[in-house]
Amino acid sequence: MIALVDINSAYCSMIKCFRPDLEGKPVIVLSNNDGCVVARCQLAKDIGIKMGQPFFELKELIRKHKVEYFSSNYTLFADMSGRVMRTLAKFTPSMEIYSIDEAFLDLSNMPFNLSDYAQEIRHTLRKNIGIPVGIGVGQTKVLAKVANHIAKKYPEYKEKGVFVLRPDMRESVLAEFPIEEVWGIGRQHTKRLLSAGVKTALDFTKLPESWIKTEMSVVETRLYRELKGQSCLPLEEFAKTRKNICTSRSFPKGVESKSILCEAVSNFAAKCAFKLRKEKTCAGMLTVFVETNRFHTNSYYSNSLVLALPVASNDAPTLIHYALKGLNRIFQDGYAYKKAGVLVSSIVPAGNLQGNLFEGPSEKKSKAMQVVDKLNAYMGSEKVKVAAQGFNKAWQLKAERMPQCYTTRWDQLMAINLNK
DNA sequence: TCTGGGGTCCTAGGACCC
DNA sequence: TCTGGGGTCCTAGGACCC
Repeated sequence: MIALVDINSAYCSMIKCFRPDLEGKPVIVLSNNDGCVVARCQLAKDIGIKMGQPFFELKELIRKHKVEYFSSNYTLFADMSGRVMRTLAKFTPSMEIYSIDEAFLDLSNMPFNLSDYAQEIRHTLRKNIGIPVGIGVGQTKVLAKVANHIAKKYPEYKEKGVFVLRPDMRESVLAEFPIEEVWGIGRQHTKRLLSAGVKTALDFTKLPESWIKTEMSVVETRLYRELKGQSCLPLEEFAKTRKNICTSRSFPKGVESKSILCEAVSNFAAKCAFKLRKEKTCAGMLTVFVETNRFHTNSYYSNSLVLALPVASNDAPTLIHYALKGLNRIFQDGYAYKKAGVLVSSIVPAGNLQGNLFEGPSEKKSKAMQVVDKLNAYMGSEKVKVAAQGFNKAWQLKAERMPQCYTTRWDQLMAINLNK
């Protein structure tokens, strides 16, 4: 059996740990630029705030219900996630960290009652970290997802926060489970399946496999088998090296100046280089892209360019050089750019780089970056950077209500006022 | 006025190879 | 009239996930 543990309203809960005064109030967390809603606590869901809803549409609702809203502090979120994952690791011989707020735990051959064991996991996380989770247990990952959904949504299990989907219950549970709630069935598939008369997860499992194979793809075929209790998605204990790394941002206001856009793109390329070094990999290709406001369809411009590097690299100056070269070719005067980004791909281990006839990997460059990383680790990130990255950051993100770094900075610890 | 930022995998079609 | 049978690699677009 496999458990799926996931944090309730993750980003909201992570902030609430350090803000007990928020108890009983609707809380939401916003995306970069305070653009739209990415997390809602239960009270916020109850008053009708939707996932992904633009913030500006909510101003009235926020005033009316005194909704507390926050910008995203990824330093805090990553640290809190780490605490949860390290605690979970103590409960299982092997687990897969699926996302910042979810993990699959292998609970096969556990000598305990699984429901009690899941409760123990829940209580430990609540007590030691202050984080609430829901836990679903099933024979496969997809069934664990189904169980988790039930544990969080259905009132009779919500109190417990745990649902164990035993094999003998599978058909009766799936008969009540709407097809659109199944993990891997999105909007488009839902449309197709509904028109084929498939309303529940059980209906789906009753289709002939050949239909799924020809009408859909192997992805949905795996899903189909998983729902029937046949495991097709193995637990991926070790993170694979990523195939793409992307750094992109929307700008709070359109950027018309080429020099500012160059600074922004240089920063994105430097960030990609940093991420590559952190994973001990190099990229052989680089894509740079820009676009104007997608919601202004009358004068929309978007373009991208892919460049092949002569030798794969994770060196900031090198990636910046190619990113700017690309930007030069796609930049057009007279537009207000709303978003830009750099994506690196063809990722290979940094250890054994393939040179070409004229050029090998540069040891000099990689040593220089090692020194830069060391200095920045000690002095604070970006103390040493490439001049092209600039200083004025006219493109910087909007973040009006940033939660403190409660767990990673001495000067931002939680303060308790004893005089009250 | 205002609308995020990452990822994955699959398929189809074109260009090319022998 | 008839016109082989394999492959690979790349790209764009679509679907999905958090």
